[in-house]
Amino acid sequence: MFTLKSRDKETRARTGILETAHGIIPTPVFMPVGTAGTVKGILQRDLADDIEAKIILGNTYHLYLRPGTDILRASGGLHKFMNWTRPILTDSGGYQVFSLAPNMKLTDEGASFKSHIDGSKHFFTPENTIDIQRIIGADIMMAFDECAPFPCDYRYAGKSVALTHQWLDRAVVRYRETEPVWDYEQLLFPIVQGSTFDDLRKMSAEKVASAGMAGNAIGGLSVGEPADEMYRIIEIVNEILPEDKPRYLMGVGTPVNILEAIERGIDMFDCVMPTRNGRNGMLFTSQGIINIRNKRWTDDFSPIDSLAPSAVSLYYSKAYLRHLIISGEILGSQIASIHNLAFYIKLVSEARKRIEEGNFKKWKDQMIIKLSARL
RNA sequence: GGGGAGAUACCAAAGUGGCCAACUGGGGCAGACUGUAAAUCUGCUGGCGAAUGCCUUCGUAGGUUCGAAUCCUGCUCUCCCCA
Repeated sequence: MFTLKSRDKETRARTGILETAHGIIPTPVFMPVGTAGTVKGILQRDLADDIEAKIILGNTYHLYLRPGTDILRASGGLHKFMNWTRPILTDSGGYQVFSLAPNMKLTDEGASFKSHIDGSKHFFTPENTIDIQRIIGADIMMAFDECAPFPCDYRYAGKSVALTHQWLDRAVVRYRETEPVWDYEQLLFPIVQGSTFDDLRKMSAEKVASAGMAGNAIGGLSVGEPADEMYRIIEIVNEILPEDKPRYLMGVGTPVNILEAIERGIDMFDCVMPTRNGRNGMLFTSQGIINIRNKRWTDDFSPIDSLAPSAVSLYYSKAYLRHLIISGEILGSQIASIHNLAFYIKLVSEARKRIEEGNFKKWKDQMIIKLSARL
């Protein structure tokens, strides 16, 4: 259930409330990625209390391979297994069709693949990825799709989007004919594909909209195409996706990408960037982007970010964090991840506030400049 | 006192007549990362130059050779074993 709360007058930005079985999510929202049942390096307690994440992601492919559905079922579902009481969204494994392409073989029926862990053979279909996500107990499940690579010729993109649509029909059937494994409602989001081709994207958006699900997603972006292409596609697709349902832009992105997408009417985001890049020494701060490994921070004892998106941003100095990251200390990864996630979530929450106050556009234009700065 | 081994770039360590400004690690300096096979990956790391290149390097002083980090001689230093 999604309720639009306010709309920006100058742009297509909006705020809303998405209700799920495990809680209410104010949108726009940023969802930390917790692929294998953990947001890497971060305690659930910190995720909830310090970072203030409202919802996190899990991944069907990874969780299916390990720990496997038997353990997920026996544990009472992913929420209980990992002790996370807020909402969870699971990706269907569609992105792995893209990122693990060498191990995948696509047919109309589904995708056969070899486990990257032990080489064992498996087969994903629109149906069994719903079944697995039922066992996981995700509040929001994603339809199994093919995330086409970029660049990708028109012929391939056309075939790919057709396959994704076929799979969508089958996923919806399976969704409707099955009951949740656990005692709460699960939503299913279909995914728009079509690479960077306007007509394919329009057709896909219409298909997805017609499925009548509680929310819709845009996939196949931020896979290497120029940012302007991505923004153009978002505009085309959001013209068609229903206003009264949340729009989820999968896998995006940089803080700038996110603000640009909010301006174009996107409500939900996820990205590995704050955690992965954080572990690799890249920090997003209110002053701009910093590579904490750079020599210049060696004796800078000022806080990581004086505007303190999280408690750790103020407790620890740049020099200390640099020391930890350079030394390969685990605490460095943890602090950087916590800070970055908190930064992302505060940024999106600030956007929400600005939209409601009616001064989003001006604020956003100023933020773009700050966020792009490299310190 | 006797016997043996060795000295190579910031460190460790290959190389033992030309393909060597010198393998490879580490360290250092940068860069990449967008629904996570990533606490990962890439580049540079003697000097000058955009570059073909030029100049100075393999403990030190000489020598042999068309050519030496590599062969010979002296010297200096280090380590190991025996007494």
